[in-house]
Amino acid sequence: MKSLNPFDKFNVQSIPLHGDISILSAAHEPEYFPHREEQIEKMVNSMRGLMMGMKTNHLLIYGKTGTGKTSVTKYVASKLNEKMDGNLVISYINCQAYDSPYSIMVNIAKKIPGAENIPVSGWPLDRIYDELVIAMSKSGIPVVVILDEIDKLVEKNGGDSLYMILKLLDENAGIRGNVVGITNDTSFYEKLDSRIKSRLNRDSVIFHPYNTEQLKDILIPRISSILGPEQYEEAAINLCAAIGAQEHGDARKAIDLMRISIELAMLESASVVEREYVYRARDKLDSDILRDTVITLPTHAKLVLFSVIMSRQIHPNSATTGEVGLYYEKICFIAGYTPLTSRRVSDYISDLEDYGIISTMLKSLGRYGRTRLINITAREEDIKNFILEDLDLEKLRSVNFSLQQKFE
DNA sequence: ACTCCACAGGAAAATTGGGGTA
DNA sequence: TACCCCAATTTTCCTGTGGAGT
Repeated sequence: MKSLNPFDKFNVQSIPLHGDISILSAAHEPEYFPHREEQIEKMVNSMRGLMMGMKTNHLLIYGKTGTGKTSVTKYVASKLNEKMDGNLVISYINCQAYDSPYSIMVNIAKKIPGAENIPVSGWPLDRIYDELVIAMSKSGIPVVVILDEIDKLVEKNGGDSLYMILKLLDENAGIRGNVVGITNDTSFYEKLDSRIKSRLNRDSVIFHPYNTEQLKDILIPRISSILGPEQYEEAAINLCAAIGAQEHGDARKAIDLMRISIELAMLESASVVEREYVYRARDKLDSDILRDTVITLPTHAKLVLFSVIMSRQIHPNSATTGEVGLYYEKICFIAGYTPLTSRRVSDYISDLEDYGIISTMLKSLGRYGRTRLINITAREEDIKNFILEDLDLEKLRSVNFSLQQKFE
């Protein structure tokens, strides 16, 4: 067999795109939002008072992931800014990343003229608060504070962060601003305590999940801006839309699937994006998401996860918190870490469940106590390999899962 | 009907660490 | 330098509980 020049691989006859595929990337900020007219109108009505120098109601946005909450909110805010000739400060804060009163105020301060130099830590809270009040009053520019995943603020320090920010915007005469809170937790409002509730109950907008037809309306304009009709199967788009609709009407998922399908087709020099690529894109996407989740886990979360896998492989039916804890201590010893307390391990198990890597069921074993039965929802081999990518956990490679006696 | 296991999970204290001021 | 403020993480201490065994 004649040897191939490896660089031939660079000469792929890929599908000729007549547009930029980044229109299907997560970073793309669209200008058109099919089936979101109603929501946009409500938001505009709620916020336009800012243009007329009024204080406006705070706004709560509800909707599952991939229903367009964040994109639409940013879009509406930027449109408003345009109308006001740039005389609006838009502070977008992801509360998953910034959830303390301090970090949120620093984030707002970064955008306020005269307050940019507040240090990221060190100052007493009331000092940064006061400086912020002074700078905001002096500049007089209205502020829109977008709090994405606002529910994280309440879970955390009992709503102190949220209360502080509402106080900042509401109780200072010289300051005009409103909060746009985004959440996928429909019971969010119920969890608030009354001092916050009374300020937040004015306006809310709900983003319903997209159905298959609506997802197609989102996908088709984007696809046709980069591919000709002969370059993709309609069935492929339908499939992306259908999968997205299954996943709580998730447009992001549908779009990701489409992008990956096209990329896979290009890599194989296919001339048409067929359904088959969508199926493969789904597998790749699931695996990528899992990998992303696992490799960014804190070290001890990885150790706990590793112990769960271990426990399930040795005693498939009895992975309980206590059992996992036992293996965890041994795993820590092997990896050269001091184990954390069982209370902490228990929390990590809950975290892993939140991430969807494992599932648990609280069950009472009568005389034998009450504990959680733990299951793994993703492929164990994959998880294991992703954990072992961590160079600090090199030593776990030597763990032999079949040799139970080693741990007795 | 009563016990008591093996935890769940809340509250608060303690520790660690990054950054400030004087 | 000593000392203060705050955030994040972990430990300590704790109360609560479904149901098998008795």
